[in-house]
Amino acid sequence: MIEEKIISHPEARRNRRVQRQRRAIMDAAADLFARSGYQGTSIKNIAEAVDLGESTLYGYFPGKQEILMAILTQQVELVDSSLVHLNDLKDRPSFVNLIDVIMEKIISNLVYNRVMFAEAWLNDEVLKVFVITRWLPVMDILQNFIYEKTSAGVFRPIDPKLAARMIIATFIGALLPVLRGIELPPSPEQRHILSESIVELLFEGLAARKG
Amino acid sequence: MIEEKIISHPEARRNRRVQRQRRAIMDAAADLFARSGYQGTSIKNIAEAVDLGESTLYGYFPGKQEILMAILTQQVELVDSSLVHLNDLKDRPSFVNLIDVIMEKIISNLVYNRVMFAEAWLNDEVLKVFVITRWLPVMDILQNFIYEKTSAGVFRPIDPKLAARMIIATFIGALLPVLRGIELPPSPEQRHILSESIVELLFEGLAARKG
Amino acid sequence: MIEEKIISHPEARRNRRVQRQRRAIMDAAADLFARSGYQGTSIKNIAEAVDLGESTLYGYFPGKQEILMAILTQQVELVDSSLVHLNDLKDRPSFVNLIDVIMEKIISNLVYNRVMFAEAWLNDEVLKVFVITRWLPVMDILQNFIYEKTSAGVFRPIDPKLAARMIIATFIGALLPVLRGIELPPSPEQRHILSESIVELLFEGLAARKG
Amino acid sequence: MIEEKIISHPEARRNRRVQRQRRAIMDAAADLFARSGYQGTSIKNIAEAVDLGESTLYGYFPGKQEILMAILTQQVELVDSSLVHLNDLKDRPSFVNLIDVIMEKIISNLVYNRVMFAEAWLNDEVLKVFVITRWLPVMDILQNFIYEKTSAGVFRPIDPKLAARMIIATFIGALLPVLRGIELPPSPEQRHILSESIVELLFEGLAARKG
DNA sequence: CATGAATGAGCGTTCATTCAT
DNA sequence: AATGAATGAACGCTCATTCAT
Repeated sequence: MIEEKIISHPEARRNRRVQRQRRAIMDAAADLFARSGYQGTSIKNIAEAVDLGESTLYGYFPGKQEILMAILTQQVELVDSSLVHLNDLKDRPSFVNLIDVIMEKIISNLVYNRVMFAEAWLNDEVLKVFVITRWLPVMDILQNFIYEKTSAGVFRPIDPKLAARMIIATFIGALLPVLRGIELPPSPEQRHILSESIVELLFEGLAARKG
Repeated sequence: MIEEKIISHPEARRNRRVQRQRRAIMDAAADLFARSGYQGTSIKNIAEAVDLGESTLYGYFPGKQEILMAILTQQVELVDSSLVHLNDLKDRPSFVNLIDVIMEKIISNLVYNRVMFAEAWLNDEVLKVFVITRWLPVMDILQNFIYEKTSAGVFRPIDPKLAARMIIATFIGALLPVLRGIELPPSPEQRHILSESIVELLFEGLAARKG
Repeated sequence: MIEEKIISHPEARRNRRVQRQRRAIMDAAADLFARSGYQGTSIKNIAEAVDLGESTLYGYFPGKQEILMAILTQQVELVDSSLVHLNDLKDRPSFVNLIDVIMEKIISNLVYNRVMFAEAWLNDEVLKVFVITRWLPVMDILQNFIYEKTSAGVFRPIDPKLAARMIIATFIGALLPVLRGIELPPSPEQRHILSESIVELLFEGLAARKG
Repeated sequence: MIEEKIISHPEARRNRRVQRQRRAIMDAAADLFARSGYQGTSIKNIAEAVDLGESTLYGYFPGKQEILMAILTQQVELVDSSLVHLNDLKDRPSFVNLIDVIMEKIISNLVYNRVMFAEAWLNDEVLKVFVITRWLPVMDILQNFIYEKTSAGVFRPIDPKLAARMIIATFIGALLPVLRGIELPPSPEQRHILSESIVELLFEGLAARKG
């Protein structure tokens, strides 16, 4: 009944249509930004991709810049929501799970993340707001985790900062080819195996255990 | 004799001056490309940076695109020359050394590599010619190295492809902040320590070895 | 009875509402035209000022141009109605009164007149229809008045055309700062004094009378 | 010899060509601004009028706004230079002469002044910088002149401020039709007669002197 | 009656490139 | 060899207007 109401209320209907259009524009723009970069994509390109007149876009976004910002913001919020799992980071299985969850979030918005990466590479503001501030807490939690494990004798004595950085490095490096589009995104099963492998390599290293 | 030739032969002198100018243009352009991207840099920007008229640039390069290509090519040749060390990859010290050498090459041409990264992120042709084809042999040699060590029981049984990929991932991930310019390039000493740490983590992992 | 008609007849009620809206639009538009010019004012600006949707305006006027024309026409009719006093122009007091009345008409529609002035400055058609044709009879009557006074020896021998022109010049010059908005419109008292002063200066001149 | 040098010096020659082009653009732009207003004139219009590509204009002016400013500034400087005569204002002949000189300056740059008038009508900044600040000293000198003559009994007792204002009003009113383009500019002879007439009317008034 | 959505035309401006000198 | 001048094409964006609802 409530649903019916929502569906029929004209204001709400209009709102949903606007949101749908905005989303269509963002998707088309993200795709083009990902392939040609922000600067290499014109409003005309985007308009053609969503099959609208150029000037129509301006009814949904105040300008090209804002389309980009909407794309970045939307994606950041998505990933943010998955970072609550961070606090569950207690042992190896939870570690695997964390990597798996974040990977899933990034992969399911591959294009948006490709755009963010490209933009953060050039634009300091984007780097700061959309990347650094988001990943700093992750770094902190990782460092704490490593510090505790090291103190407890579970991990070898190791510089927590360096180790945390290299964990993230491994993670990013593993995703890069997928983000770049030269490799197909892994299926959920492949992804889980990958997460396991990353953690195993990180924990155990390459070298065979003696004895 | 060689000197005389170089100094006196007018053709050679002219050639050297041209090369010097080309190089100056490439340096200025690379710096701008690194900060603002290829598309975000105009011929005018470059011309001002080298203190030449815009149209003068066209005496040295047929167009903007070719300046970029010259930058990428030049850098690739530099790194190529350091990949001959690859064949020395035999044991852990040589591994550390290899990483150190490649890092050094990349860091000493930070700007050029930042440009290459940005461009490869968008341009498939650049990715293929300047990145993939260059790193494929590295992958091969790494995989072989790991396969041999695994066979010899020095390394744990592990998928060589996955392991090779993660080694490179770690390497790239570690360099990314420096390339991006949010971290100062390490001094030679720091770089050596970093190389050691990477290798140690890769070989030994995080987990403490059981007594 | 009239009231009943007005109140009850639906067609009339509708008509009155339409007229009220048209007038509201014209007022808002005139204000904006006066401050930003016709070209510098957009339909969107006007719509916002009357708190209507842009497309709604087109229910009241066929286009932007017609809003301007309605503004000009309306104002001209107002001033026209005050020019009947012209025929009363007989002596100095009636002269003062005439100037006072016209001033009052213009000042009480300051904004509209500012628009007319701006538009007539650029648009020949507007100049002709809304300014010249309206002021030509005034010129005629003034010339006749001066001619008669000159013939009667009341005025010095003077070219009536030149004198008439300068009377109007004085008048316009005195109003200009008010129209432009850099001076507050005079109160009725101030206006009357100003009218007197203009006439006195015109009649008596600056120079002291001998003897 | 120096002249020859100046003529042949390539830098100077280039400079003169640039100035000539700038002037041609300003003239064409002023003409269009005068007829269609600043907002009603497009860069394309101006470019066509000087028979250049649109983008070529940007080699001479940073933008449309700057073309307008150059026009206004140039004209203001011209008139400024003639205001030095103000200090000679001592008696009636010098008064006539002053009006004649200023008129001449304005008429010889009719189009530029028409533009200034139109722009000052809408733009407060233009009004302030290019009109008010220029004419304030004139007002002062006029007021002083009138005050002195009044004190000396040469002029009737009269409010100097009001009188000064009306003198300028008469002056502006007389020029308006010429500026607007509905009247041909007077020949030097006509102009001189007009100046005389204005002054005579101002000094003597319309009314016949008794006795 | 009111309006949100849509758009073609046009705007001021930038830019990679050409060319005469 | 170097460059100022010139430009067509394209860009991001605004606007008056139309139309379906």
